[in-house]
Order: sequence, then structure tokens, then C-alpha cells
Amino acid sequence: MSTTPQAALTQRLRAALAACGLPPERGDVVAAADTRFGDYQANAAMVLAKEAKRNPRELAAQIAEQFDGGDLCAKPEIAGPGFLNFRLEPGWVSRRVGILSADARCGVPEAEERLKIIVDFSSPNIAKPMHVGHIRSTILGDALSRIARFLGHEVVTDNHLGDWGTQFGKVLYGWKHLLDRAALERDPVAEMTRLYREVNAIEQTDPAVHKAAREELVKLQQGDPENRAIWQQLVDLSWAEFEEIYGQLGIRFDERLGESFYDPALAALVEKLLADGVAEISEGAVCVFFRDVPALADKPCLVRKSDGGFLYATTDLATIEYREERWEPDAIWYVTGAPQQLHFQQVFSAARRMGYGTKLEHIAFGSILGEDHKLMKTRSGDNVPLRALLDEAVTRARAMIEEKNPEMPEEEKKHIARVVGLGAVKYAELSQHRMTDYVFSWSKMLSLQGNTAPYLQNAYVRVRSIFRKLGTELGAAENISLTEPAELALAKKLLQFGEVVPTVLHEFRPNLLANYLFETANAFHAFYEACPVLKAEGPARHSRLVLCDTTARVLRQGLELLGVEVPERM
RNA sequence: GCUCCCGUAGCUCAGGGGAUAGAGCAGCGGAUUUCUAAUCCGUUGGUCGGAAGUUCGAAUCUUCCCGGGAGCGCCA
Repeated sequence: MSTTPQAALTQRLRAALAACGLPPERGDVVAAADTRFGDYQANAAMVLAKEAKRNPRELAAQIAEQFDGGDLCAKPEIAGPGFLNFRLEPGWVSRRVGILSADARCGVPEAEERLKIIVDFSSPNIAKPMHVGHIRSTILGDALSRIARFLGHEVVTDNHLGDWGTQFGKVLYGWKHLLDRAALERDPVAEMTRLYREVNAIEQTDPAVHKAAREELVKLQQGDPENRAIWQQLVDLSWAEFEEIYGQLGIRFDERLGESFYDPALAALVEKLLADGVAEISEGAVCVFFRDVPALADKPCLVRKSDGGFLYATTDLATIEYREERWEPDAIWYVTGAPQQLHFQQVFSAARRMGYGTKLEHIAFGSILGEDHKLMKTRSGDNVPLRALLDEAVTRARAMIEEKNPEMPEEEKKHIARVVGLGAVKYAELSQHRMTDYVFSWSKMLSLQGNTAPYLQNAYVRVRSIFRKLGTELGAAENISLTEPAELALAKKLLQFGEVVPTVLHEFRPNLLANYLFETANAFHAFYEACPVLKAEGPARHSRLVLCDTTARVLRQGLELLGVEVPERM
């Protein structure tokens, strides 16, 4: 089971084109823009007619004449300037739903070429709380990784922690002079943040402290055992908190090679860049110039400061070097915000200059805005801590359940609140085009109406409710017969799952999958209103049960690819 | 100054060469002895920021302009 309607139609259209003496590879078929015209459409006649200087409608007629739809569809209709419109046969759709219902992959074909992909995402900073700024990277990166894996690619997820850098001088100084042990035990990351801020404030007025903090940093970098041990504690305590959040979100990483991991390689890397003529010394710093790239002509990439220190770009290049040696990947995906576009342009250009041909992708995304349309912040102007945000999501979902189903057992309420609340936050991210700055709204993401996680989860729950009432699970899915418009509309949607999932990776767009799932849930709800299932009899009842079960499986699989769980009841 | 991203219904957003531009919310009008109405059906609402261009065809591609956001050698 890997043939989608689109693939089947494309194959047949190509045969028709070949029979007309036209280039078969031009026979692309796409889902119809408007279902009034049919289920699928081909624009090939218009394109080819222009090239051949022929009348498009005549050419369309000729193609239609040669088109053999078999039991898949009848002769295509010709409309407008030369559209070919295809309508799937209900019998064929019914049979395909039967096959789909037994397919573990829900009709999603595996990628033709199995790629090795490293996905670099989340990357929070040690000694600082994770905040909303990390949420998009984390959720997007996880969803893209899941989808790539499902399509058969070999994926390595790597959390490139911010565990090295100038901030540690301040934290180390604070740790030694201002540490509140009790506070550290209560909330380690909060205490680290306090230390950083406090030292940062004192530094402004006390040059001696500024100097001392710098010295702590230098000692750390030189491998001083005491500072190294404190640093390790900072990392461990921070990671423990991050892991709690990742656990809650159901996200795991194959690797967590932070910036510190690459530090030992930086000096040699810069020397190599100089020796190879990739970089040059300018104003005391080591830079890579891109004089041949107009957009970067006046924007060199610094890899070593005039004081000998290394930079963000240096670490990123060392990271590429390491990943190349260890994994020889086909692609590396960086899921980080749009403001870093210039940085990645530079790093990618430098990597090519170093001779690496790996496909490097910066998967950029926009910002999250508050209700005031400005960058989302707390009232005091700080970043919103991620943990508090996730807790609130669960609390709000809990309140909804409490209102709707107060009699539900405590254990189940808790579970559902988590699944619905966290699902809502994730889905709100993923249903949005990644480049848009979007406005964070609790009421919208938790609404049962519209393109939201609860709406989709509810569709799943409705199906499960039917099977609970039925008392048994489904037997063999044979002799499916779908005739009602609402049945067929839903069935055709389900068959498109295998068409949609692969497109997500073309431009890294999980929102395409989200849109599809929303349309599917919508089609299901409409079917649910129009077609009784348990009250139906004979073949209709059986067919509808299969349709329901397949809907549930597609919704569950689709949401799982987005990292969203489904409850059995809500 | 240079570069990148965004501008679509009152609001939040889809659609990124194809037909009469869609959805949710809000508004208006309906459907409930329920397989969970936590839903569904109907309806009002748009010079797709503006102007040129490419094309049989442009919200979509190109250029310029306007408006908003961001980034641009020694932070990450």
C-alpha cells in the first residue's frame, strides 16, 4: 500500500501523454483546487499546448481520449482554458479505504532515497531557564525529525547546548561569592540566573569584580579543576531541568554535544582555515571573506577575535567538521530563528569553502508575540519561562475538562489535561507557517473550534467512543462500499494522507500536515453528523466502521508526527 | 547605508504560477429524545499594502515604492 490517488492518476496520465507523443514527465496531477471541479486536476494540456503552439482545449481532448482510467476514474472532463479534471470512482475509493485500513503506514510511502540527516534544534543555554524563545525550535525540530524518520530517513537529533561562553565567568564568580545553597536546592536554574544577574549588576560599578569574573572565565577555559567542577555542576543541574521539560513534551535527543565539546578543536580549525587560505587576518582578527558573493561582500565572517578568542561561527564550523567526520551526513538542518539568517549564510558559505558539499539548511522561523503584538514577555519584561507556560497550558485544559466532565476519575483528568494542554501549545506552533510571527493566544489554541489540537483530538475521541459502544474492535476490512457524499469526501481525504506527509519536508512545513489533519477532522465531523454508524445496518454499518477506524488511525498517526498525543476520552 | 522576513475579510491565519481567493473567531440565521452539540449546516464580509513588468493565466514570479519587524567584523 503505497499508491496514493495522485500517484495512480499521474501514472495513467503519463501513459496518455506518451500515447499522444507528448513528454510523459509533464503529466503532473494535483489535488483539485476546488472539489466542484473534481478530485484531481492536471494542467499539462495548457502548458504543453503553449510549447507546441496548439490549441489547449483540443490538446486536452486528445489527451483525455487516450486516457485510460481503468476502475480508478472515468474519462477526465475538460474545463476552462484546458484543465483536465478527474473524479475518482466510488468503488475504487472504497476498495482503497479497505486497503488503507490495514496499512501500518497509513498509506505514506517511504522516501525513495534514504538520507542521513542531522537535526540541530532546541539548544538552550546552560544556567538560564528555557523560555518561549526556545519553544519553536524545540517543537518544530522535533516534528521535522519525527516526519523524516517516518519517511525512512536516518535521523540524528542533536541538542547543541549553549554550555560555553563568557556568561560563565560571571556565574562562576557569583557561585564562589554569592551562592545561596538553599535556593540552589529549591530551584537550581533560578539561582544560577540570579547569580548571573547580580554579578552583571555589580560589575557595572565595580571594575574589580568585572576583572575577577573575567579571570574566572579564563581559568575555566584553561582547565582549572575547581572551575571545571563547578561548571560541570551548572551543566548537570541545568540539564536535569531541561530533561524534565523534554520529558513532559515527549522529546528526546540522540546527542547533546554542546558548544564546550568543540572548544578543544577551535584553535586548530582556525589555523587550518588560515593555512588553506580560506581565512585571512584582518585588523588583528581572523576572517573569512566572501568577495565573490554580492550579498556577503561587505560581511565577513569572524572566526577569531583580535584577542585570540573564538566566536559563534568558529564553533559552528568546528561542529560541521565533527559531524562530517563522524556521520558523513547527507544534510544538516538547523532549526533556529530568522534573525540568524546572515550568520548561517556566512557559516554555510565558509563550510563550502572548506570543501564540504553536505546540504546545509537553515530552517528559520518567526517570533512569538504577546497579545500586544510585541515580543512575548512577562509583565516585568523578562522572557516567559517555558515551564510556567506549559504548566499553564495543562491547568487551563484541566479547567475545561472539569467543566465538561466533572465525574471523570482523577487519574484520567490529569492525563487528558496534559495531552490536551501540551498538544494545544505544540499544535498552535505547528499549524502556523513557520515564518510568520504569530500571536500567542490561550483561548484560540485551546478552542474546540477551528484549526486546533483539541478539535482534532475530539474527532479522534468521537471515533473511539463509537468503538467503546460497539464493544469490539474491527474485523477484516472487506467489501467496503461508500456511497454517501460525506462518506466519500472523508474517504478521499484519508487517501491523501500519503500525499501530504512527504510534502512537509520539501520546505520544512509541518503546517501543511496540520492543515490536512484539520480538513480531515472537519470531513469526519461532517460525516458523523450526516451518517449514523452504529444505527446503520449491514454493509453500510460495516463500511462506516472501517471509515471511522481509518480516520482515527490517520489522525493519531498524523498528530504523532507532530508530536501531539490523542486521548481516548476528553 | 546594505541585507533578510512579513503585509490577504473587523480579528487570528491558510493558500506561494491555474478556474468564482479560503478557514476559524466575531456577526446573523438554523439543527440537539446524541454514536460526546466539546459538533454540524447556512449566511454577511476582501481594489490579496501600492505601481509597473513577465505570462494564455499573478495573491503567488521580477523590479521599484510604502508600511512593520529583524540582522549587519571582534556576543551567542
